[in-house]
Amino acid sequence: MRVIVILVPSSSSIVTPPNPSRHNHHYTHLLKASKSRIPNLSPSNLPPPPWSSSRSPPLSTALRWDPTKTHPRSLADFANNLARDGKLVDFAMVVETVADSGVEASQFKSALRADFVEKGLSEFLRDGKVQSFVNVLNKLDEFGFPPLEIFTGSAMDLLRKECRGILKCREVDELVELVEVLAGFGFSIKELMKPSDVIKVCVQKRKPKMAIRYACTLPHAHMVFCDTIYEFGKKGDLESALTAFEFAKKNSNSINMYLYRTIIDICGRCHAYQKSRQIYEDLLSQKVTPNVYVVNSIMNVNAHDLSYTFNVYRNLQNLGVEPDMASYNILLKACCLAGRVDWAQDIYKEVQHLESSGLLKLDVFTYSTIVKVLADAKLWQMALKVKDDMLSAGVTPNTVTWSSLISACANAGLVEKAIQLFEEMLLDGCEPNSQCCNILLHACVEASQYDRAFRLFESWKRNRVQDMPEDDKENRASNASSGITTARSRSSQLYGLNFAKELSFMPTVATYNILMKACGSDYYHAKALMDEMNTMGLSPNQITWSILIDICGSSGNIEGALKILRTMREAGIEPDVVAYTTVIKVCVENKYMKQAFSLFAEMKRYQIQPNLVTYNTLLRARSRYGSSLEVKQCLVVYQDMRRAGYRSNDFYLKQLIEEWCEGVIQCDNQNQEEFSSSMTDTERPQSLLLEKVAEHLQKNIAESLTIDLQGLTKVEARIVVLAVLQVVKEKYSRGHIISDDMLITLGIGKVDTIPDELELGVKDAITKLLQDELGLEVLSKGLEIASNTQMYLESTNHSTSNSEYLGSNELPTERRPVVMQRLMVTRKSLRQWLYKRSSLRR
DNA sequence: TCCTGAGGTC
Repeated sequence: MRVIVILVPSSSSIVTPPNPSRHNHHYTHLLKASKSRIPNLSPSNLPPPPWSSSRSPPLSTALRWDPTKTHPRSLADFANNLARDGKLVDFAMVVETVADSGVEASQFKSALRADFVEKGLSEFLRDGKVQSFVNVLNKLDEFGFPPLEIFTGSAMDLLRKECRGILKCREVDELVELVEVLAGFGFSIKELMKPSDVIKVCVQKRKPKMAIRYACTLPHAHMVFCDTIYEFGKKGDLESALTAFEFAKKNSNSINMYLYRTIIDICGRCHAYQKSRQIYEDLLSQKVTPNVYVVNSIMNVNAHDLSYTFNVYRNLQNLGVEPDMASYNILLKACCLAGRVDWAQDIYKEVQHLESSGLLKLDVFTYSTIVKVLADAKLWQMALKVKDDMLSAGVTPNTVTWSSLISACANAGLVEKAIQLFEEMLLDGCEPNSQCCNILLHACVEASQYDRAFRLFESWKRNRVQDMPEDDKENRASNASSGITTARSRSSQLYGLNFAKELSFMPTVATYNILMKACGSDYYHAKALMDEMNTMGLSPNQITWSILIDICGSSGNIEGALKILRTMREAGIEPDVVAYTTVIKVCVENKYMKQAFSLFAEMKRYQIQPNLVTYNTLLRARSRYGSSLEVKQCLVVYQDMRRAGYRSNDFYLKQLIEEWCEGVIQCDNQNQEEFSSSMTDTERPQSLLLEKVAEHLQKNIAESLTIDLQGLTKVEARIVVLAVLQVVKEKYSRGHIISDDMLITLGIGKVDTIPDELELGVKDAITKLLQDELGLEVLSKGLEIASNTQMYLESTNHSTSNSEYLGSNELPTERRPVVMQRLMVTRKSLRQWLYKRSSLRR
């Protein structure tokens, strides 16, 4: 079949439309250029053959010819000339025409000049016509002329430059699309660009999908998937890391364990523990058996949760996964974090047993971790015993092991022993790192041996090898070998070191922080150290500033402490919860409660979450409160604390409220011994009492005088009643009038059952308090209510248990009336009491 | 993996 084609560049499908923005185009849709858009022409309009000229003819006018009547070599010459002259669009059209004509193309193909085509393609790249470049590649590829055969060194260089240019402009989408096209032609993407550079830009621009698409073009895509997820995670961008993970999962045809390991590790890095568990459980629900690395990762990420970690471990058998040494080391780490010495010791014994059976080989991690567990538990002797174990097992302690051994002694307050171990480490040829030196310094500071800490620090600074001139170093070495060490030994003795080796000691921020702690209350010394830090090129961190605040505040300088907090923020270090807590502590210690509460409000404004220490610091401010306002303020903090999910420490607050409430009867009665002795009632949730007090302080008591004492002990009930009376008293002194009787609910019981002992105790104690101690008129009132009402009341609290209950056969027998036990204090006697109290005061 | 800062009735 004859095909006659009109070649009109301006209407062709492969012509690049002008575009002002170079890097703003999509190429992929051009991979399959439509041929149907090239119109056929009737044979009567055949043009003269255009290849008679040595120069390529202009194509501005329509050219028409019948390729079947032309020699393939002549066609090739024509095409070659077009390519050589940079008319590559036209060249491509000739190629396309030949392809479409049905003529024998092999001769034409063999006569094409790859060097000319390459030249033309290079020009496209030089001019930034990337889309045209891609279009031509498409055409050549369709024709069976793979672009890879055309490209030689120089064109590849240009292509590389072009890719780098796009990358430099951060046009990741465009680059990835081009790369995908090139990959389709078989180009080696790794040779065009450094994959890590592309991934970096994807991470910067938060384009996880582009990163994965790029990774798909590389031969080791799976590895690059993981690198990508890791890079996102390192930047703290968990969302993108997860997107990349999901996308990578879809683009993998098999389950890639390394991918799961990576995302689980990244979840750990980003503190998304629940997410890591979800991913792991998803894997299990697909009936996939994870490998030991995935299992170790999930355990490691969740090592702070001992029970979860152990559950995963216990499940290993069901899964048929064999734990390795790392699995056991992670279990030890979990015990270490949870402070479970007993469990750690059991595991240690078990792995030792496994080792003796030849199933495992304990490594330096195992020993270091168990040493740390023992060190934290102040079991220094056992820690030293582990050192012997490891030496006899032929495992050499590393810096971390030595550090843990030293901190074992340091934690037990044994500075001498710690220093002795430090020397032993040097003799053993183990180079201490900064952290290790810091542990030793910290040991001195903890034992209040401040001078010793400073002397050690100075000696290490002097011994720094890299600070010495070369010949000085040589002198030292030759002195050491010839035994001329007198001067040095003397100075070493002075610093408590019998062996002073040149240390590659480099102080860190932590070093200076420890030394600042050693300044006690000497603010100027601490400040000088902070300045020295700066000259050493170290930046003070949040800890540094907090220490400075503490030192300044310790001399009662509240203004100074507050000022440092501001300076800290100005210096670009955002104060954290500890910095705020430190300033709050300073205020509380100096009884500046208003300032303390104001700082508390300020930190909340900055969205810094107070923690248990902050709350306890504030609530510890149990100075005598004169009014319900201050107690209220305290209770607000208390309730805030409970809302934040902290188990409240009610001791101080309970005492505070007690003192405040007892103020009601202070002048009337001194007989309170019985109550204070029974205060330590830890059986019941103490918070209930405080909730009741808070509730009564916060609602408008003048409206309805009702007190609910259900579930409280008699001491707690006493406090609640007194708290309400205290509020009533304060309101009365401000002019409020009592218009109602006071109703006190004691409990709900069935009509013909005897109230329990506790309830009777409360009733007696409260009646005694109101009648005998305060002289109020008290009436006992039983209010009968239907049993289904009681069930309704119960169901509001225990919906699930109630439904179970409803389903049982016992239901009909329970339909008995119940009684609400109440006490009533008459309005008249309350008024008399208030009047008597106020006249007493006058 | 190891170091440094704030709180403390039992």
